[in-house]
Amino acid sequence: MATVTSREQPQSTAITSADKTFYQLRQDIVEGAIVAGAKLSETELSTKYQVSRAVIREAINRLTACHIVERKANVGARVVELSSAGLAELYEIRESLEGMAARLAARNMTDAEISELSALLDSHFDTVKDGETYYQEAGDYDFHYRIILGSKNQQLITLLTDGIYHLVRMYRVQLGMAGPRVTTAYAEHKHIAQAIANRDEELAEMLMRRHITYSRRTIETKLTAA
Amino acid sequence: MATVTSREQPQSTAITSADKTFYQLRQDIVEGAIVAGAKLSETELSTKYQVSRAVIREAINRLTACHIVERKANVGARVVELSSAGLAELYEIRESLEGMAARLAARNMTDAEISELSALLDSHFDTVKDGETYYQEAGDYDFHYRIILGSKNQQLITLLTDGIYHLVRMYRVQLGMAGPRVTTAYAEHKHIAQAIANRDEELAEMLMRRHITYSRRTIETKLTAA
DNA sequence: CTCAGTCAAATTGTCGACAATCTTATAAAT
DNA sequence: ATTTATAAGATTGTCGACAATTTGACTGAG
Repeated sequence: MATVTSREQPQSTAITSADKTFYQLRQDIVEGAIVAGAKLSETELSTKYQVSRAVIREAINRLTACHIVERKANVGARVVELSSAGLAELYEIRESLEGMAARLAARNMTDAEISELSALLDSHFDTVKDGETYYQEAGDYDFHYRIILGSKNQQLITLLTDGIYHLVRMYRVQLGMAGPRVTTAYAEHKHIAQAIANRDEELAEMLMRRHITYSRRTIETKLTAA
Repeated sequence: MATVTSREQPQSTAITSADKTFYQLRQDIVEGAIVAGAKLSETELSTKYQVSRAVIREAINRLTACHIVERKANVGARVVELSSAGLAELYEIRESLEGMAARLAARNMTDAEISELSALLDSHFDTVKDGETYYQEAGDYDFHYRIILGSKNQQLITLLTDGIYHLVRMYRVQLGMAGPRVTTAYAEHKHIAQAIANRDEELAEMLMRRHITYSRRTIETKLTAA
C-alpha cells in the first residue's frame, strides 16, 4: 500500500540557501518532524540546518506568511497548533476559494486541459477499483491542483498552492488521513469535471463547495476522535 | 471635501524597527509615493529610511507576502504593476472571500454587533444625504471591515485585512477613486445588513458577491479609461 | 553590422558580532 | 507564604562587512 509520499514541488526551483531552508523547514513541519506547537529557536535551527541565523530568520518569516508558524516580536516563533476550530476556519476558506476556482475553471480551462482532467480521473478509476487508498492523498491533490491552475487566476493560484494547501496537508498528514471516502470522493470529482466540461460555472462552484464540505466533515470526525 | 485620508491601522502596534519600516513602505507604495513597477533597491532604501539593509530586507519580504511587491532571487524586488487583469483577479478573490465573510457574519455576529452595523449605516446616511463623496472610501471600508471581523474566522480576517485590502486600496488610490455609485452602494449595504440581521446566510453571501461585482465594474471602467 | 565572450561595477545573499529585549531564578520585604 | 525587585542568562533584533551572482559595457571575431 502506498504510503503518504512527500509531494513537494521540485525543490530544484530553490535557488538561494534561504529557499532550500524554507522548503526543508516547511516539509519538516508539515510532515511532523517538528511537532505542532513547538518553539522555533533561531540559534538551534541554524546549527541544525548548518546555515546562518539570517537564513533561518528569512525562512521563518516566509513560514509565518503561510500561517504555518506564528511569531511574536522579541519572543520568538512557534509552529501553529492544530485545533478543531483552526481546521474549520481553513475549510471555510477552502470552500470559498476552491469554489471560485471551479467556477473560473469552467470558464477558462482549454478544451485540451478539460480532456486531460477527464483522463486523469479515468486513470484514477483503476486505482480505486483495485482498492488502493492511494487515491485520497495524491490523486485528490492532483485533481484539485489542476482545477486551481485551470482558474488562470494567478493570485488565486498562489494563495492556494503556496499558502493554504500546505496547512491542509499538515492537518491531513498529522491526523493520518487515508480514510474511506475514496469511492464517494471519486464520484464527486467526476461530477465536478462534468460540470466544467459543460462550462456550467454555477454548478461547478456549487459541487466543489459541497465536495469540500463533505471532506471537511470526514476529517473533523478524525480530529475530534483523536 | 474630504480627501483620501490614510486609514492605516494604528502604527503604535509597530514594535520593532522592521515593523515600522514595513508599515511606512507599504503606505508609501499604496499611496503612490513609490510608483507601481518601481525597483526597490535595498541599499537605496536603507539610506532613505535610515535603517540597516537587514531591516529593509525583512520589510520587503513581508510586502511580497502581501503581493504588493515581487522579488526575484539575486535580482531584486519591484512594486507590482497595476493592470486590468490584476484588478479582475483581485476582485474575483474578494467576491469569493467576502461573500463567505458575509455568510459567516450572518451566522456568528452578536446581536450587539449587528446593531452597531445598522447604526453605522444610519450615520453614513447623513453624509450621503449631504452629498459627501467621503462615503466611498472611508465609509465603505468601515462597513466591509466590520463584516469581515464579524465572520469570526481569524484566518479569513488576516487574509483580507493584512493582505488583500491593501492591494485594493492601492488600485483605488492610484486610480483616484471617488466616483459616483455612492447612493447605490449605500442601498446595497443596507440590504446586506438586513440579510445579516435576519441571519439569512445564503442571501447575505449572494448580496455581498453581487455588491462586489458591481463595484468592480465601476472601478474597471476607470482603469480602462485611464 | 551582429554576435559571442570577458571583465568591471553594482546589487543581492550570507555571515558573525553586538545591542536590545524578554525570561527565569534568586532574594528581600511585607 | 506571597509578592515585588533585581540581576543573570538566554533569545531576538539590528548592524556592517564579505561572498556570490547578475547586469551592462566593452572588445574582438566572424
